[in-house]
Order: sequence, then C-alpha cells, then structure tokens
Amino acid sequence: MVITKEKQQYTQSGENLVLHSIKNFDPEEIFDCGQAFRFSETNGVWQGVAFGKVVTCKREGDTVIFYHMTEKDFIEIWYDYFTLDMDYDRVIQIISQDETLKCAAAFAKGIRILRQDPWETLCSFIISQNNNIPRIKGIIARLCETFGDEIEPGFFSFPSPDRLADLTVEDLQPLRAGFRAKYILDAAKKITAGQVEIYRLKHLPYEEAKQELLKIKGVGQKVADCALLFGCEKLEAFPEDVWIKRVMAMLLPAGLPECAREYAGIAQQYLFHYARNHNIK
DNA sequence: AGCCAGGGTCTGC
DNA sequence: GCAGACCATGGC
Repeated sequence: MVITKEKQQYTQSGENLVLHSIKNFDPEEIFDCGQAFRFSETNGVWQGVAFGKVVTCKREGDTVIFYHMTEKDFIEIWYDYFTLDMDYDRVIQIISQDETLKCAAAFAKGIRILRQDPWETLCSFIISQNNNIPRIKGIIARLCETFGDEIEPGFFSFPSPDRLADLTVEDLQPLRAGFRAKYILDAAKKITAGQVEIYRLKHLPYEEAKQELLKIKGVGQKVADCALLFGCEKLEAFPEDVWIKRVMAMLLPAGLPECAREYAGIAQQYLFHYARNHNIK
C-alpha cells in the first residue's frame, strides 16, 4: 500500500498531519535500526532533526501522527523523506520468495529505508566506523551542537560541508571522534572543493557513485554502501558490517538470494535488525 | 583487563 | 589479493 499525495490518505487536524491506515510504518523500527542517529523516543513519541527541521511523530495502531507539520512541508519534504511512494508490501512479497528473508522481514514489517541528506548520511557513517550506535549518536549530537545552527531551542541543524571544511582536527577535539576526525575533514574539504559532487550521486549509476565516494579518506566499501543506500537512493547497495557478516554466515551461507537483488539494501536492513535482536554470534 | 563496536589505512608478503 | 597491526573512545 502506498500513500499518494492526494488527500484522503492523510488529513490535517489542528497543527498535526495524520496518515490513515498505513502499514509498514513503525517509528521505533525506522529510527532504531541504525540508519538515522538523530532521533530519540519519549513516551512513544519520536523526535529528531532532518533537513534543518524538527520532526515529531507517533504511531497509534495503523495511524501515524506528525506533530506541528504543515501540509506544505509534508508534500515538499517528509513525503520523500519517509518514502511514502514506496510499496513495502510489494518489496516484502518479492524478497519473501526466500524463506530466510521472509522470516527476517516478518520480524520487523515497520522498517522503512529513509531518504536522508547525502552529506549528513556520509558524515554519519564515517563516524560509525569501528564504533557502536550509542557513541555514534553522541558524537553526531556534539557535532551538531558545536557547529550547527540552533533551529529551535535545544535543536541543532547538521553542519554543512562548507562549515567544516576549514576546521582542523584540534577544532573537532570536543566531539571525541578519535581517529575519525581527520576523515570528517577530508570529506568536508573534497565536497566543498567540488572534487566529490555528493548531491549529484543519486543521479549516477550505483558503481559510478560508489567510486566517487571511495575518493574520500576513511570511506571504504561499507561506509560507501551505507551512504549510497541511506542517502543516495541506491536500494541495490548491500552494506556488510560485522552483524551482517555474522547473520549471513549463519543463515545465508550461499550469499544473498537472487530474488533480493533489486532490493538488497532493504533485505539487508531486515537482516541487520533480525541479527541484533536474536543474539546472532 | 580485555574485548567489542554499522571499518579503513598502511605495510608487508 | 590477503593478513595483521594500528587507530581513539567508551561501555561492559
């Protein structure tokens, strides 16, 4: 099922915008599956910052409420961000030709791959290397508080590449990013200088886009694939981190099934979530 | 204390 | 092409 931009499938009530009868949308699974690092939950309400704006949402059964959201922003920003044009029932049906993927998908039907900002995604996954999710979130929070703009009291935008390009590793010391600081700066410099045109990558074929990202120090196969999948709309990207290597060795030793080729990244996300919640060693 | 975390670079074979 | 040391930091 797909939400279209036609009225009826969403309504406005007061300052809120409400999606009706939507399956495959669970904020907890979307924001807690390791693709976005700027959201947190309080009493079932998820809140964070994306594209320079605060987003607040909550699921109640098959209804999703976005708080303080105008119809204009919904149409122009959040419809794309939450990929409401994607038919997840159909994707799940396709990859469920394989029994293992069917099981993994059934375990977290509410996951969606967000369309995040390419720079924010790249920078976040540079920070992610040899790191754990709570600490990744901490470093990114300090990055935004230190170098971003305060868009609302207590909420900060993600700093642009230009903002960081002329800084030094000493300037980044308050982030406690360790050896990753120099990689963040190299990415900011190459993008600011036009050596890597990050906002053009989603229009390039997967392999060409990947080669561009690999020009950046500290960006290898896995970080590039995460940036492509979560920030450049490349659903065929299949990032292999330690969790995926473990779950593949145990459940799919012959490799990713052919039926999942087109949506490898979505299958990967179901597997990642499954592995982390089943103590796969 | 030692191991691990959504890895990558560098060196040596 | 592949193995191993090393890289900062913090939680367990």
